[in-house]
Amino acid sequence: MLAITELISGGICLVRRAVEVKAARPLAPTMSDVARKAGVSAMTVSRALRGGASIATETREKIMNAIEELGYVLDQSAGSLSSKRTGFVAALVPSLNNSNFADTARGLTDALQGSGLQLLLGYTDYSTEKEEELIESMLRRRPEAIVVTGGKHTIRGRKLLENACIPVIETWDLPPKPVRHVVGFSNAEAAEALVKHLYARGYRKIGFIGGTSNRDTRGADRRLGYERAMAKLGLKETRIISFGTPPISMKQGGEALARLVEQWPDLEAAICVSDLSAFGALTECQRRKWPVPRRIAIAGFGDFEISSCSHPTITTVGVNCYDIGRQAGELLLRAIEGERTQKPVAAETIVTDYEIIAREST
Amino acid sequence: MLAITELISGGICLVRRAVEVKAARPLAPTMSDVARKAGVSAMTVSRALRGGASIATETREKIMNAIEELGYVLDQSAGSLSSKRTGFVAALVPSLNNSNFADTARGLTDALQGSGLQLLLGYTDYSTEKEEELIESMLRRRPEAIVVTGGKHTIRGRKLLENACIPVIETWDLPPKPVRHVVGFSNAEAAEALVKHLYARGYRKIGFIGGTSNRDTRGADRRLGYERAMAKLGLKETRIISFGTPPISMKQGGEALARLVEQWPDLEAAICVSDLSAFGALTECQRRKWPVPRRIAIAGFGDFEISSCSHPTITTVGVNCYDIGRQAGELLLRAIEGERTQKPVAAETIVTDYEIIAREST
DNA sequence: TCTACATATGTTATCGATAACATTTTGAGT
DNA sequence: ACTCAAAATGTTATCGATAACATATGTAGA
Repeated sequence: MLAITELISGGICLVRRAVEVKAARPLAPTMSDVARKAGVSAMTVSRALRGGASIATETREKIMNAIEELGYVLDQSAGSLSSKRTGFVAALVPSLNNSNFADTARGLTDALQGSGLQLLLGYTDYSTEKEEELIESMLRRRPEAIVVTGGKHTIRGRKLLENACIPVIETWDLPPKPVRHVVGFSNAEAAEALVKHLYARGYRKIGFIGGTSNRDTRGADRRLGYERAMAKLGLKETRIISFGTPPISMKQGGEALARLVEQWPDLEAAICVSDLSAFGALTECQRRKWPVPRRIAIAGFGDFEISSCSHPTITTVGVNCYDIGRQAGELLLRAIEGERTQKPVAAETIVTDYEIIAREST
Repeated sequence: MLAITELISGGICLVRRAVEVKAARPLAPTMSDVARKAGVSAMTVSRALRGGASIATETREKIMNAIEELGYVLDQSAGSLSSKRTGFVAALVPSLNNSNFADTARGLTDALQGSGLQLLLGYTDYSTEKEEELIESMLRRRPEAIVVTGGKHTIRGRKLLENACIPVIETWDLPPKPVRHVVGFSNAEAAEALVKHLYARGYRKIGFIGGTSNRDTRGADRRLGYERAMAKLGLKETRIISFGTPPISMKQGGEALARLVEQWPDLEAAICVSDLSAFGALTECQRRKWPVPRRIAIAGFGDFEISSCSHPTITTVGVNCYDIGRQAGELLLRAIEGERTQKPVAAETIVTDYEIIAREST
């Protein structure tokens, strides 16, 4: 039967039907199937599905019914091949399970609302090697723009970003030599501000708790800011404990505090690379029955919910995470529009706000 | 120049080059460009890139050099159109910023390692409507399998899942009427076990804190389990506070506790729908200088890091989040293989473990 | 030396949609 | 009734890769 059908008609559609009978599961219906059922051409179906073209109400209804009956779902990869619009942008963040980056992702998603663009998230696990892999596999799917976190990439990763003929936005940092667009702030400067805050409150013997490597570039920048501020304020002795692979956890924050006070028993205040480790440090104090901030003051970074909810509440640096995403999203839309109209927008750097949020722990 | 080129050769490639000169940015190179540069056919390039075929070492090198020089990146959407393998699976979770689901995503990613499949994450924000949208936009990109959280979907969402000719896995729950495969556990049963634990420790006046709606089905199941256990234990009076849109935050947990003790001042223990709200409840007690568990015992759900780090530590239900993802991933690989070999695997339900983790707060 | 089979490569058709262009129908204005 | 633009639909070529088949070369065994 199959062979005969092929010989007589040579028709693709008939062969398709014949195969369908044999297959264990039916093949997913295509646009032509819908078109045939509705008695129109495939092009009309395409137009009906995407809107923007004029279609007779009656025709549209026939098409929608056919789609409903067949359970048809558009195949976008086929569509984007011919239209050269994949309808998505890629965003790489270090970790999903981090409310800061989750907020940035939310900002991005919101900015993309209604633009017909979807967000495709990848997480790099704070590794530039993994980032490189992700950049490549994202580019293979031809995103219309790509957002990355930070300005540190592998050499090949950077080259891939530069060669990709799409807008590139680096976020959460102010890279000295950005690939193109930037939406971020200086983590070092923010950490400096935090040190100054502690100084203003009278603390002098200030320590810093962070991870062991520079994998988390923002964490490394914050330490740098701490060191710079200490030097500027004439506080010669820095007290730094590096412990755990970034991003360090609550528990590691506690352990790090233990080491910090062991090494420098005169410690008056501890700045932690993030609120999570700050909370760990706080509970370590509580276990020792050390009053915070009377015995030791503690500050974090990122304004996670825990810092405003813990007892005592924790002083921290509030970052406009959502806004970083939002602004990146809006910039990206402008840039994509620029590409499409052959009028590329100039490289832009948007600096976002941060603020010291003084709470009970200092 | 452009016109002449077109007239003389009619060659697509030459025209392409001509366009390239005019365009503001060069078009991304294609496989044919690579092939031409390497002096081979496009098919050979394709084979060299995917491995598995025999290619002369010399040829492969020429090709790799050409790729390097042109900065070529494979266009997967074109490839998957002809190969009918998109190389990704979709996973929908309620929220990314939740270590439980992040762990599940990690388990999935790990299981997919080396299979050539990528994970595409979407978050539904605990809304079945948003889930429906996501299911559709995922299916448009033709994933090879889809993993969803929970067994509650919109009618259309469910239909989309059923019609999609790909393996479907529901996780984190044991739906009474699953679409197909399931990897999860009974949230109600786990909550029951937690009530029994409190009962065994002598608590009788036990309350429950959760969100106001059933959006978070797992949260609703937990409340159900609480009610069932109370009834089974002969504890007539249930004490339930519903507050805030799920998932409820730390702060809302604190507020809910305040309401709970206001309404039932004799309260002895509070079970919270998640560890985050449990922590909020704990700090509310601390603000009131109520000793936990002496004045009130507190228990959570999910074994988030905060519960083992807070002071006191919080009793909770440990869920094998990572394992849910891992098992779902492995099941999904088997199922995909089954589809490909025309031997569909039978619908499977894998029940994962949970355990009561008794800590200082009870 | 010749067959037979593996290795290495090329050719053509195709995946499922959309762009670009062509055609037909409709309807308003004169 | 007639013109002309807008509305509605169809036709064909194409996007960039890969499957399937075809072909050429090399090489081991009879």
